[in-house]
Amino acid sequence: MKKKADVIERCDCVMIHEDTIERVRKNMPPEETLYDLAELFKVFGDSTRVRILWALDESEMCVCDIAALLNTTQSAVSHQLRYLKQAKLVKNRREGKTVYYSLADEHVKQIFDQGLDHILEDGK
Amino acid sequence: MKKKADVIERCDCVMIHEDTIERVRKNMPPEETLYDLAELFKVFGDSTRVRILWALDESEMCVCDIAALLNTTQSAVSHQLRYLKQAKLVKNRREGKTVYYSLADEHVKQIFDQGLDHILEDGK
DNA sequence: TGAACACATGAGCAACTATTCATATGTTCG
DNA sequence: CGAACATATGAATAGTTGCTCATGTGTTCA
Repeated sequence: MKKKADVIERCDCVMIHEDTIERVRKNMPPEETLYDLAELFKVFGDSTRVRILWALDESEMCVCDIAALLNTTQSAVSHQLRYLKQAKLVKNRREGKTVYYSLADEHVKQIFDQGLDHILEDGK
Repeated sequence: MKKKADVIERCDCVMIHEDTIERVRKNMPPEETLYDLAELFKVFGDSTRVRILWALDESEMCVCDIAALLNTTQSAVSHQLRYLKQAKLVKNRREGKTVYYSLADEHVKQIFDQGLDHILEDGK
């Protein structure tokens, strides 16, 4: 018994639109997909990383160049580049002592553009 | 004198590709725009908010419904909805005691789709 | 081989954030 | 009005994160 309680669990109010909830639930992607999606956007949710990605969209660059461009430290950039590489958004190649980074994904600019649309549209 | 040092500032290595840096710098949007862009993506960078937005893309819903659907508390949802409203991604209307939330921006689904492209493409 | 340089990385810390808990606000209805 | 209910919100907290500092790794060149 108390099956309803099992379903509702942590919602502390009466179910109002059970039909809506069920319908929406059926159309939702699996939990894991939405989690991965949030993880991806988390990568874009830091201005240092956004600036790095934007810079790399303009040109392949080495770590030192990026640090100089963004006026930050080599270490900070390197840490973020590792993060971006894990997210498969950048790739790199070594040429002597220098390591050149570039974008690994052609969606980056498109994602930026969608975001800019939102920012510019409502004047905020 | 020491003009170069003023430009380089925090970069602890020798400038290798000054021409590249200057060229990229010229094509970068203003710092503030990139900051706002990161702030926007930060909103998408949490799975609770992603799930709320996805749900609202399917249907207008009240706070209680969303909490039940996501199996979380009314309070947590309410806090996130306020955040989403500040980001101008959702809007609401009151009908008696109930407050219905819906998407305020038609880019949300497009941004999600771009993100999904990235996730699904490289098998990760 | 060893100094110099570009880059990577681990530890530590300060700042931020998402949730919980308690309580306040706003609405309906008897 | 006052009880009941849906929602909002402030404070506190546990977890996360981005940077710094120190140091390690990999490469070149004399």
